[in-house]
Amino acid sequence: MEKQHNLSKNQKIIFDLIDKSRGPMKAYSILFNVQKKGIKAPLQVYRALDKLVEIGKIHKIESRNAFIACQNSSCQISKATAFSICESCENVSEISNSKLSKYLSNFSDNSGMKYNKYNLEFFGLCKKCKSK
Amino acid sequence: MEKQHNLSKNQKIIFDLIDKSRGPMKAYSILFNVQKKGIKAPLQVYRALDKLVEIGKIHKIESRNAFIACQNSSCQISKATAFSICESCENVSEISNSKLSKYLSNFSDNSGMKYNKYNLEFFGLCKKCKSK
DNA sequence: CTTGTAAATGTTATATTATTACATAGTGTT
DNA sequence: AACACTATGTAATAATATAACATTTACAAG
Repeated sequence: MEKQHNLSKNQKIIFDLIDKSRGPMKAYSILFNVQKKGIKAPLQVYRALDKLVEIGKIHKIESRNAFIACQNSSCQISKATAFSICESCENVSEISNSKLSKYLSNFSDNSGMKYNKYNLEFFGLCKKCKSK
Repeated sequence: MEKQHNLSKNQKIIFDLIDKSRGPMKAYSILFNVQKKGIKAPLQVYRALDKLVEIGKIHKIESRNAFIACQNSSCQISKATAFSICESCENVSEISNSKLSKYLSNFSDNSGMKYNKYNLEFFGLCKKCKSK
């Protein structure tokens, strides 16, 4: 059911790698892993990452400079993202909570600014790390 | 009324610079600006930045790799931060909205994770840039 | 089918952001 | 004075990201 027929060769290679990974991947770790597939330069990786972020197939975890596959099938474009990050084991998951996203998408203050995008990162200890 | 008596020499130099700046500052721009004051190496800047972030005098804008002085006098520790970022002029302001911060500080989902910190970045066009 | 154009690729070099490692100096106790 | 803790100084390097330029591919319009 997964669509990815519009992805180019490099984009597909890189998306598949990130998608299979258990956690967020860093650009140069991706580079290392795809060198056997002929992708040799950082720029090739960054270009694919940029495109994949743009179309919402992956998200960037800004506080970690790392990239994770979108875990929310309905997410076509990365304009409303929320993540939980364990500060001990660095596990990251995408939060999909409709109340939260509704609240944030509708948020406005008295600044006169119209918000069309947000990114939220929660930090804490995951279940496993808490009990250690 | 501003307290900063605990800051060391380098911390004070760097905080004063960021505090006077109109917007977020990047580490190497800070470095360039404080070289006349005897701070010569990146590490001296990063150490001061780390400390200032830790004690809540400044915040890091993760999506921009830049640092801004805390605009919220009650903010002692950076554990609940929200910013609005104009994608055109790159103006950044700290959002202090008690409903928002209450909502996010109390947020929990079914992951079993206890969140003790969050960072939220809103993106859009500011008033000025909208009307252009 | 060929021409135009946008997207993607390949390659080298370089810019930007951040940390490691090690030595020294100041600050505030007890 | 001895101790612990924080901060500083310095050099080297690691990690993250982009600029510039040449070429190729995909695919729609004529």
